[in-house]
Amino acid sequence: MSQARTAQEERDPTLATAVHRRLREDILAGRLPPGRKLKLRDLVEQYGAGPSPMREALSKLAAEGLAERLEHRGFRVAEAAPGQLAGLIRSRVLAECAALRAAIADGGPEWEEALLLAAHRLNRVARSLDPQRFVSNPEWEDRHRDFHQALLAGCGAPPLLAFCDRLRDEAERYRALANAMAYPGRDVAAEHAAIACAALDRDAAAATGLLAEHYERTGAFIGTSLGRLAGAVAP
Amino acid sequence: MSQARTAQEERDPTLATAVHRRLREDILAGRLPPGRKLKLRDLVEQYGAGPSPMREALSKLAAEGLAERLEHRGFRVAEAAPGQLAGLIRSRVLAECAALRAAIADGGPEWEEALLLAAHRLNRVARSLDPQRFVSNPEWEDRHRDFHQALLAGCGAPPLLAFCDRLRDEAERYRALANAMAYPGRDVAAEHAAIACAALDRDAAAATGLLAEHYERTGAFIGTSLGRLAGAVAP
DNA sequence: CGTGGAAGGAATTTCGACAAAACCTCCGGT
DNA sequence: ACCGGAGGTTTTGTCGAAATTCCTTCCACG
Repeated sequence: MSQARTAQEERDPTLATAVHRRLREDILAGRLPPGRKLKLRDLVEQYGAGPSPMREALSKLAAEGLAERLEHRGFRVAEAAPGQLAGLIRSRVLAECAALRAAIADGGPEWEEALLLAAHRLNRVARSLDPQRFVSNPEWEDRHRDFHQALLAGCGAPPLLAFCDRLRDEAERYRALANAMAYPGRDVAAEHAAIACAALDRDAAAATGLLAEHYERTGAFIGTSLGRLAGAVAP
Repeated sequence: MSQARTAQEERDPTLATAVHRRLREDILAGRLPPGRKLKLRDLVEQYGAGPSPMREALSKLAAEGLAERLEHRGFRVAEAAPGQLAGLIRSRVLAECAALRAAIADGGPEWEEALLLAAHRLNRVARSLDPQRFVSNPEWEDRHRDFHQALLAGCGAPPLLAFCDRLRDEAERYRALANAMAYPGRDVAAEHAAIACAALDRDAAAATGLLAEHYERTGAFIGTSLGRLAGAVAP
């Protein structure tokens, strides 16, 4: 038993990173509702780590925008108002469309091939684990993320890509909060195929237009769901 | 003397934020060269704060991209290679042009008026404190920052604006590292006026084109300066 | 009856010491 | 001479308690 470490522990070299990951997942999944006070004492008890790693994890989350710090008043989970969602979606559309346009203009053959591959892999995986009702398929989520990353990867602007990832995480949180995973009346697969097709055709106008629609449609849907739920998740 | 706090201390409610600000300024000004090891013991001694606030400041800097953390190996100042500068400039051009385009399309009268005002105020301040040789004028720097912020403020995407601010800070660091503040053979004031004019004319193509040139020219200049200095700032 | 202020309680922030990990050096073996 | 490993040193990461700050409540006063 010389290697008693699990794979999870192997990826989290320090307690602070481990607790950061767990907190992050809990916020992204909506288990910690927006605005919830994050009391250090309770967290220490619940996550089984000292105040130092916990504080560091919270600080990191605050920098990522998933939590907010109130000086001398501790931390709380970031708010999730419909108005903020609008700004988020708008930022996402603007940033990703800019990156996509750049990728279309300057992306090399390796970008093309990676995108083709990612689109193919996404198509090979079922969206839902259950054909009858919607059950989130982790592998589809991964392929979906990979597809959108591959779409922008050719833009040659790593900081912008990192920013897009962060926005994706935040959008993910809203999606979980609205916990309405089954987008009604949409053929998501067809939308992805159309985006990839336009990008590979080097049609920037069409590609960015489709991408913007892709996000705005989801955003509008989540926004209304969230509006109905507003206040229902109070602590 | 019931209010013994200075204005500086008033804005830094906790030791961690104060130390964060100081470290940030030292990195941005280039006083801490890229790649420099940030040993906790030394920092505690130099900045006069305990390990906890210092660690928290470093964690925040790492999240901002100004420092990088090596698990179990502490922190170091973020690297500054010419290749990374290229990605940074590219990200900046893409993000700001997207925001500018959105502001031009949707910016209301408040945006127009604020931009007009910012452009005017920038013109009223001298670029250099000394007419003969270049001496950085703090007020011009402030007005310059305000101008660029006002330019994008109408885009309605707060996260994108925050991202642009972060990129500006990083670019500032490169500028300080190349410590070549006097851009030779350029009429910066005219460039700003042209950008503002195009934006107010709602000419998105012209405005974004000018903005991109504005940054790329500076970036290219700093890149060559940095290339010459590469390795000269080793610890 | 409403308002201002002070004391009490709770939470955050900070400190200093402990434990664990990584780096460097040195030694022995091949 | 070179590679591999063990020991010591430095540095990081973690813990629990003390100090400071903020919020709440209660009482006195206008």
